[in-house]
Amino acid sequence: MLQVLDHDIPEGRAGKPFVNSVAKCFQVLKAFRRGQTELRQRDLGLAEITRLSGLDKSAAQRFSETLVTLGYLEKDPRTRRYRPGIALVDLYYTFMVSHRLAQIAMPHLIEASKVFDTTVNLCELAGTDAVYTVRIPQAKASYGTMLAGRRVPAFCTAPGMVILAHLPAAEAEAVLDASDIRAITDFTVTDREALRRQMADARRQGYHLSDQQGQVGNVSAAAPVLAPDGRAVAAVHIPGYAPRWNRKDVEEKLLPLAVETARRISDSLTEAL
Amino acid sequence: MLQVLDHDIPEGRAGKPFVNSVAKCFQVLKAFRRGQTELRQRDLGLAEITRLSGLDKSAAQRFSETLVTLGYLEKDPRTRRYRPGIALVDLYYTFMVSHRLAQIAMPHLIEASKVFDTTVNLCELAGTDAVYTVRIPQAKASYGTMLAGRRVPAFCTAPGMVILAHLPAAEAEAVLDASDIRAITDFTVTDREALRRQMADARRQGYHLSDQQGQVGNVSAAAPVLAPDGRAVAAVHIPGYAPRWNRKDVEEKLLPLAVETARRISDSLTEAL
DNA sequence: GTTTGACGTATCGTATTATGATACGACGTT
DNA sequence: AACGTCGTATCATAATACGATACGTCAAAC
Repeated sequence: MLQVLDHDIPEGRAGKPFVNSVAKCFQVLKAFRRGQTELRQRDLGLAEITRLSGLDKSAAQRFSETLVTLGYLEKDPRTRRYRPGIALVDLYYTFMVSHRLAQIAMPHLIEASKVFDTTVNLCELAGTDAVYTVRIPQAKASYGTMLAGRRVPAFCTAPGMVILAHLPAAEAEAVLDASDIRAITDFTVTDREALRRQMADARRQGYHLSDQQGQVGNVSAAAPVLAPDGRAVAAVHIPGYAPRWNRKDVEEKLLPLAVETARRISDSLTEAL
Repeated sequence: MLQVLDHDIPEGRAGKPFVNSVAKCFQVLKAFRRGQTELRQRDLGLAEITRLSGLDKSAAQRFSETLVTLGYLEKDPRTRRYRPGIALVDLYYTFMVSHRLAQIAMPHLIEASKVFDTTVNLCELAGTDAVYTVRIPQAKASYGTMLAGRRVPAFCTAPGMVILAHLPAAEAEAVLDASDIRAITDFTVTDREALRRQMADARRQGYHLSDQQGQVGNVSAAAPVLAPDGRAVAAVHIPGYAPRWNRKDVEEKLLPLAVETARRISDSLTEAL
């Protein structure tokens, strides 16, 4: 029987050597991410892994046990349930330690976070999502929103929108094409033409402000980090949460801070080349 | 031919189902971590991956391309070299978002970092290493030392030592047995009996102070986060770097802060059960 | 200018290895 | 007591990963 895996084949990778077992092991790891949002569970039993990963029971067992042996999953011997293993953190380090952009951005982000005692984030585009790679946490935020690795849709968030705006139009359109554009809040902009106008505005102004388009009670400022060729490589994102922050205060305080921080990072980036 | 892989078989896992391809793909990812420390390179060519991973050329190619397709590696089409992919950050999120301890600890760590404007870390034991899972960064520190996922040997660092001290003696001894005990600095304690005394002291006092045993110019304070049964599940670690911090100041200021923060986290942890 | 070597890429016959249907035992519920 | 669910173990089969090999490219060495 043919096992169909939905690893969204990035265009043009057909014909490349591919080992299915590798894809399947990551299906298992991804199952935990789904489990966290769908079931709100920290650990999963084998049956749940089977369901969430799309593998059959034998495969789920085989890959789960393999990942336990390697340390990427842990297994509670009492409950016989699995949970993400601490070795996963190594992989984050592997990515970040060689990440020049993050290295350059870090001190600027830390400095910015102290101005108003707020969270400050560095965001990068991955597919149709904006991924937080560096986050300077602040005690007020909720735990899930202050972790690196969080993904939010690009089209309806300040950092995503500002990156798209500073990309070649064709690329930005391609991202929107691939996006699942639907209203998240009452303020989400879903009309394609309106999104284009947003991008044009953001490009002209050099920043974007999201007023509850991705989350109610969240007004976010974002500015692009630009390579020397003008292409956005990331975004500085500073969120303001109600009731402490309203739109006016975000515009007057957080927005200039985001723009200035992004500009400094862009400058440092250019110097480093 | 039999391909020998050195995945350190965690005791008692013999006979468990095991998929070699999975181990090999992680060998490739680990190659990048080695490459970063040994070659100081951010990206690796196929030949380098082959060397560092211990796989043959064909396997290295197959797994590297697979990981590119899945997003865990990226490939520069010009140089044809590979580098860690942003999807790796997802896995960190997967681990952290379900990590109750980190969730509980986070606000306490943030608060502590503001007292003296210092880095504050949460550290957990993984094998013979202490792994930083949460780090509240400070602009002064060097980039590599402020990333989550960093590993340091347990036996010669403050957080490692204080965790070992608050573990059942047999477990601590087992970790030391498995450790590669050798002097890192002129101050590193390598004598087994001396290490035992250190652990006894740390257990009695409820904290440990490392005076340049793991790094010259670094005096670190650490205190254990304890489960209700008295077993250490993590450590709060506050490093002091010369010239800003000397031993006396660390003892008088950072040490009490680490102890107090760890106690608060332990309390919150107990309440949460 | 030619040769050489290192590297990345592609091919393909082979047998190793993953596969997944099935059965079993343990546990909890009805 | 019967049933359903779950985790674990088994094993014949064929699918799949394997890796030796060859090719194309490039840069350095001669």
